[in-house]
Amino acid sequence: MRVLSSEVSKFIGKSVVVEGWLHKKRLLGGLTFLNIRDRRGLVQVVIKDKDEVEKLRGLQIGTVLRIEGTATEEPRAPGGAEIHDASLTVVVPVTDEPPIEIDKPLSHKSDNLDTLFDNRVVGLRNLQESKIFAIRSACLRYFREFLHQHEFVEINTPKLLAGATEGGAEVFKLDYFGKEATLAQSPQFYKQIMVGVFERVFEIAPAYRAELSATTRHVSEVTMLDIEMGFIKGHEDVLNMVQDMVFYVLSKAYEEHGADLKSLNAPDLTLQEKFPRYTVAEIHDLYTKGTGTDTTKEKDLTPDEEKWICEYAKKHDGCEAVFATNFPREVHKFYQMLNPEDGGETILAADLLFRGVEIATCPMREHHYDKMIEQMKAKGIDPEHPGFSHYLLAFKHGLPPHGGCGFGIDRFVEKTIGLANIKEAILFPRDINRLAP
RNA sequence: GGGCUCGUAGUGAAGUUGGCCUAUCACGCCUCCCUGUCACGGAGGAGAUCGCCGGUUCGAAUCCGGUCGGGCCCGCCA
Repeated sequence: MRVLSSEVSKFIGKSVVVEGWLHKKRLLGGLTFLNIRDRRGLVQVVIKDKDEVEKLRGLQIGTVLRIEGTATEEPRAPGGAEIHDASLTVVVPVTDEPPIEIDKPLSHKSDNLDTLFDNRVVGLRNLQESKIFAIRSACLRYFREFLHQHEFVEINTPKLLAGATEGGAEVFKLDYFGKEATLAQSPQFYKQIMVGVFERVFEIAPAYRAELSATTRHVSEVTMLDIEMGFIKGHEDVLNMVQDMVFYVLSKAYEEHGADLKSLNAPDLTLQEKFPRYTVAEIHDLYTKGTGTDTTKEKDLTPDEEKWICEYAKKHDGCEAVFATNFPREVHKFYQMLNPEDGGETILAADLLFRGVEIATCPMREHHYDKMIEQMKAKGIDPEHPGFSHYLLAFKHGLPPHGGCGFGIDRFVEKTIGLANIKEAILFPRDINRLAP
């Protein structure tokens, strides 16, 4: 029966079989050390028999092996145990040299990212690389845990759409049996519709953005966590839910993956249970006073302001996550609720910023049918357009006050680990220049 | 879409004010030596027409023009 690398120390003195990939070989003449990689990590195999070593002649890292030997306690071995008197079976021989090295950290310099992604298929076997995605997987699990604990229902909505009606980001167009279709830029309409069914829903799915952005924080296929919740008392409820979720996920990630995060040079976590909140106008003022660059005429936050306010909140509030609230009505979308307290000068929408970038937008929605029709018309949008009919039907048949967020998983993982580019947090990233692997 | 920047063995880098470059180093690869390695060590070896095209020059990895392919920032956005 197969024993996993991490379990070998539990079979001291017994014969064990391990299966995995040849990760490293060190030949010291009469003694050969092999590192075998399986899903749990590495185990060391010591071989003295020259005929056994000879089986590996001409075989490269990546060769799939089955090894039978004796589990032996050995303080000099990594993990305190190793396999002796091994006999090797080559399951899948590999004769091609790997295009990049997988037993040492890979270069993540921006100049070398192209090589990193060109060789992604093999490079992901690098243990530092796979750690990133183990942490990502764990975070996704924590998000789901939190949301299930709060009675959210996970949904799946279509990514092939008849047309772009939501507005905002550029959309991809494609041929759909002779008709034009688009790829979903977000599940916005569907998740709101589903509030009418389950009150609380979420989806983790790709969203497609055809923007010609070439920065360290943009990709054309992004994994979004979309949340929508009904029967909220106000915008506060949305912010609190997102805040509690992020606190839960980050705390747990640092608690359970601290060693991996440290080995990836992730920054220490500076977080409070209650995230500081600043209005966009306050941030403009603070930034202008703090840097001497006047941004008070800006409608949105500039990338540098996002960085700056995160630094400010870290120092001033002891928290690396911060909400920017009360966005001005210039960036209002028709389905968002205007702030009744200031006569609609600002929107009941906030951005969650974390370690310098926007991670999520968290608006309250306009749930009154008549009010929304009014807001559509005010923006020159035709409510009679067939693309809106199903969406509006849900409102006609009753949607409670609701709100939610669009949350960028890739950016979140990038910043949690302290990576420099969103693409490093994605297995096979898609951007304006890359469609493969 | 705008601005800036980069391109040298499989990988990462040095050289880039023209000649010392017949292009250097490290990792990886091949051969041999090595019984406790864990970035093993030692000896030797193969591997690059310096992204591509053209120009200037006695002479170009190096200067100029074009072209292709990257990267970073802004705008837009998650």
